[in-house]
Amino acid sequence: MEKNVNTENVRAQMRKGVLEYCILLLLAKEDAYASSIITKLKEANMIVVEGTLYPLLIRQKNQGLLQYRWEESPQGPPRKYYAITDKGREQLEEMNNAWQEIVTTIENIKN
Amino acid sequence: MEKNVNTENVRAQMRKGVLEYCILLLLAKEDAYASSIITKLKEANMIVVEGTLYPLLIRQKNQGLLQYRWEESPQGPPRKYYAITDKGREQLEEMNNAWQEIVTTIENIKN
DNA sequence: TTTTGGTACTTTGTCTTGCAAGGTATTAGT
DNA sequence: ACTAATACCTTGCAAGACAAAGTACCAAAA
Repeated sequence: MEKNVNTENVRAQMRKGVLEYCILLLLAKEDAYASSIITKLKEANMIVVEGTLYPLLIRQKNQGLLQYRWEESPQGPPRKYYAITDKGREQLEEMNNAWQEIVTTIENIKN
Repeated sequence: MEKNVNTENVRAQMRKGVLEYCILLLLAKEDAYASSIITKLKEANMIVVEGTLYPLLIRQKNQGLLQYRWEESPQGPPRKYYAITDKGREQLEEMNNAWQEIVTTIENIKN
């Protein structure tokens, strides 16, 4: 169905730009490792794939927004648990403001 | 001020992905030419520059979402007035849905 | 009639980012 | 050993945002 493909494109397009925001939102609530983040976002209708998420987490870590620790897994290889830093929380506040502003802006344009 | 630079980055990041949506929203209300679109978006706090907008308009036109006509200007060179097409309005509806879904998703993640 | 200033459209090159696809590593059960 | 499940990482491509520089048109002043 062409329409569904198109619909997915539209949604994918809009998801870009709020992905980093979503990661910080999730990690502000609790530490998590990459695979679990993917699962959580998928549950929330915000689809992300590994090839997107891993580089993104590394970028945010390099910016000092996140830090990580290794933890044993009950099954399989150890997990890299990411946690938000103080700087990450500051950034998150910025993003909360930015997001609110965008939502308002769209409403204004719609009238 | 480092904070302002950062703030701008955050906002710029989020604006991506909703830009096309904003263009269609504006053009659904009335035809407009590029420079006036830039002005309108700036008034709505959605900053765009020429190097972003022109290729975007061309892309949307090539997708059949927009069409254009030339019109004399009271002063200066003629203006390329863009108008939304039927296909563009369909796409706009998709985008309205997509936008609403994203807003809801973010709310869900926030709890 | 050349120059200047304002308006408008376009292109080029760089950088960032999303993602498909493929790869590596660890553990437990067979 | 082999397999399956889990988890992390990298590579290469493509799309898009933007700064910067370029082109073109018009009218009024010099």
